Amino acid sequence: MPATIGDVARLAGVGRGTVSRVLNDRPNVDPATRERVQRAIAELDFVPSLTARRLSLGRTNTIMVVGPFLTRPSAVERLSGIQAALSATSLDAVSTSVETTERRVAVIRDASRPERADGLILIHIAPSTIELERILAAGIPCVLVDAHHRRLPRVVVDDVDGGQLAARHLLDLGHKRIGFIGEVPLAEFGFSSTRLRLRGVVRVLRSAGIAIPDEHVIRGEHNREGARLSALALLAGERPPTAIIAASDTEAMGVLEAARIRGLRVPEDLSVIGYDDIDVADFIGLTTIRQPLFRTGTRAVERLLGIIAGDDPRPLREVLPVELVVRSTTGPAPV
Amino acid sequence: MPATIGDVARLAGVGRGTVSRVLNDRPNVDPATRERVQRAIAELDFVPSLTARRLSLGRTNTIMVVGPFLTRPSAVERLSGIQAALSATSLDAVSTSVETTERRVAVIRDASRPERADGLILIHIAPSTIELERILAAGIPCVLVDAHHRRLPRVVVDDVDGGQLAARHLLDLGHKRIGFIGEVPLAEFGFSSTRLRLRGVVRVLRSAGIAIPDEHVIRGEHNREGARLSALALLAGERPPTAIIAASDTEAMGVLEAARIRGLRVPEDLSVIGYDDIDVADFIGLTTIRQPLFRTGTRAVERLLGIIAGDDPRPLREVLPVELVVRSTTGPAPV
DNA sequence: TTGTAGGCGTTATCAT
DNA sequence: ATGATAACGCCTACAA
Repeated sequence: MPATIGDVARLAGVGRGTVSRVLNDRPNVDPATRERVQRAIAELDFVPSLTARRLSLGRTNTIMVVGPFLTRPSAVERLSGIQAALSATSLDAVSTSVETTERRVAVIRDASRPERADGLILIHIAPSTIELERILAAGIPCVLVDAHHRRLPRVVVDDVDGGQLAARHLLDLGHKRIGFIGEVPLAEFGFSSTRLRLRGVVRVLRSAGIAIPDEHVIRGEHNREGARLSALALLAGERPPTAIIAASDTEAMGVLEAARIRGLRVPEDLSVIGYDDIDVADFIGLTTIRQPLFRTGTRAVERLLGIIAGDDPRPLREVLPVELVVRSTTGPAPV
Repeated sequence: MPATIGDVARLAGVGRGTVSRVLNDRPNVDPATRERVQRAIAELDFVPSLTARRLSLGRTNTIMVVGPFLTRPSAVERLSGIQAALSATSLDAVSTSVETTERRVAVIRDASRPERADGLILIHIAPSTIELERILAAGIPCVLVDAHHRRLPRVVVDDVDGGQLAARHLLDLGHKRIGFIGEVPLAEFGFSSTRLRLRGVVRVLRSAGIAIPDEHVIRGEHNREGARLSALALLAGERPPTAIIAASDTEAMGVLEAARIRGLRVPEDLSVIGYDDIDVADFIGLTTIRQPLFRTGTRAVERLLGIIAGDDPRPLREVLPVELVVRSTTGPAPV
C-alpha cells in the first residue's frame, strides 16, 4: 500500500538508483534532479522500508538487550540510559528480560546472530563458554554491563570499592558486628556484583582485624520479601549484627522492614546500607552506595556503536566509580 | 556467513521450496524428505533470516510501543505486562519513550506504517486527529492503554471510580477539606487519567455537599519534587486541607515529604492517598488506589494480537476495575 | 550524472 | 510431493 522507491522514481521521471542516491545523501546527483526527486518523495509521503533496507544492507539496524529481571528499578535505569543513547540514532532496541535458564539460552542463541542484530548488550549476564564461542564466531559486537568476562568489552562499576566504602563507613561509626544480605548466586546468571561487593566488605573488615562470620552472610531471593526473611534470620541469631549491608536498595528495604518487625530502631539499634541509590532511596533516607546506573547504559551503547563502527574495543574493561551517600539509616554503633 | 535456505536445500538435495515447507510445518512433504531436510538444518545450524521473512511476508513481526515517560514505575509495570504477553510469541517489541512533542510526532509517524510494525500500542497517548487519520489510513492495528479515544480500541482503568473511592474513604474518615495534586495536563499528551480521577473526587464530594475550592487543586510536575512543591503551596494556605489525594504514588511521596517538612504528622494531621499501588507503596504504608498496571499491558497485547488476527475490535473500550488499599497514611480527620 | 540489472533470503505460485 | 521462478523493496555495481 505505501509508496515504494519505484513509485518515486516513476513520478520523478528518474531511475530507482537515482532515488536511492538522493535518499542516502550521496554525491553525483544533479541538484535539479535531486530537487525533483525530493519533491516526489514529499508528494508520495515516501519512507523507505526498513525491512528492505535491512535485507539489502545486511544490517539489522537493531540492537538486542538481554538480561535477567529487567524490570528491577536498577535495570530500568540502565535500560533508560541505553534508550537515551540510542534515541539519537536510528537503531531499534529490542530488550528481553529473561528469568529462566531456558529463556536465557534461547534468547541469547537467537540474539547472537548477525542477521538478527547488529549488536548485543548483555546486562548482568556473563556468557557461558558456549555462548561466548557463538558470539565470537558470529562476530557480533557485544558489550557487557555489570557483568564480567575476560574476553569481552564490558562496562562495570567498581563493586569491590562499593563494598569497601560501605564497610569503612560502618567501621568509622564503630560497628564491629556487620552482616551482609544478598541474593543467591544463580548458577546460570553470574551475579558477580554481589560477590564483588562482599569481597570489598570482607577485605576492609579483615584489615581492621574483624572477621565476618559465615552466619552473618545470608543469601535469599533478590527482592524485599527475600531480604526481609534473610534479615529476620540474621537478627534472630545469638549476637546479631549491629549493621547490615544489603546488596541493593530494594533488599535494604527488606532489611528495614525486618528491623521494624523486630522493633529495632534505625539507626540507633541497627544501621542499614543499601546499594544503587535508586529513586526512592532518597525518600526513605537510605544510606547507600550510589552507582551510575544510567551511565552504564549510555556508555555501553557508545562503546557498542564504536565497535560496530570498527573501533578497537580495548581496553575491554571500563570501570565507573561508585560513591557513598550517607543518609539517615546509618549511625554510631550501639554501646 | 550464516547458512541460508539455499545451503540447506543443496545439502539435503531438495529445492528451496521444500525446505521452506518443512520450516513452516506445512503439509505435502514426504516424511522421508522432511527428515532429510531437518537433518540438514541441524547440520548447518540454520535459522531463517527474520529480515528476509519479513520482507517476503510483508509483516514485520514487530510491535511498537510508544508513550511518554516510560521509565516511571507505573509505566514500567505496564511494559512488563506487555513483554510478558509477548514473550510467548515470536514478536519483537520496540518501545520508545517520548518526552517532547517533536519526538512524539516523529515517533508515531514512523511507527504507524505497516512496513514498520504489525501493531501499535500507545500508552498514555490519545492520538491527535492527524495521527488518527494516519493510523486508520495505514490500517495498522492500534490499541490504547490508559488513554481515551472514541474511535480506537483501548484498555483503561476506571479512573473516575478511583477518584470516587479515594474521596469516599476520606469522607468516611470525617474529612471535609480535601486537596488534590496532579500534574499539569500537557497539551500534547492527553493525561486524561488525572482529569478523570479528579472528576470522581469532585462528584463524590459534591454529593456530600462539599465543594473543593480551586486553590485546593494544584498541578505541578509529575514527580516527587513537583508534588512536594505543590503540596507545600497547598499546606501554606489559609485553611489547608486535612487530606490530600495525589494523582500517583510517586506524587503522594512528594506530599509526604512536604508534610514532613511542615512538621505535620501523617495521618494524625494530614491524610494522604496515592494512586497506582506501585511496589514501594506497601513499604511506606501508603493508602492508595490500586490499578492493575501489569494487566493493562497483557490485555493490550491480547487485544492487539486478536485484532491483527482479524477479530472484531469491539467493544472498543475495556475498563479494568480499581480498588482501594487502606494502609497507614489515612486516618480520622483532626478535630 | 544517471539508468539498468543483480542480489539480499525468504515465501508463494505454478507447473510437473 | 517437489522444484523452478517470481515477487518483496532496497542498495550497489556497472554500464552508458
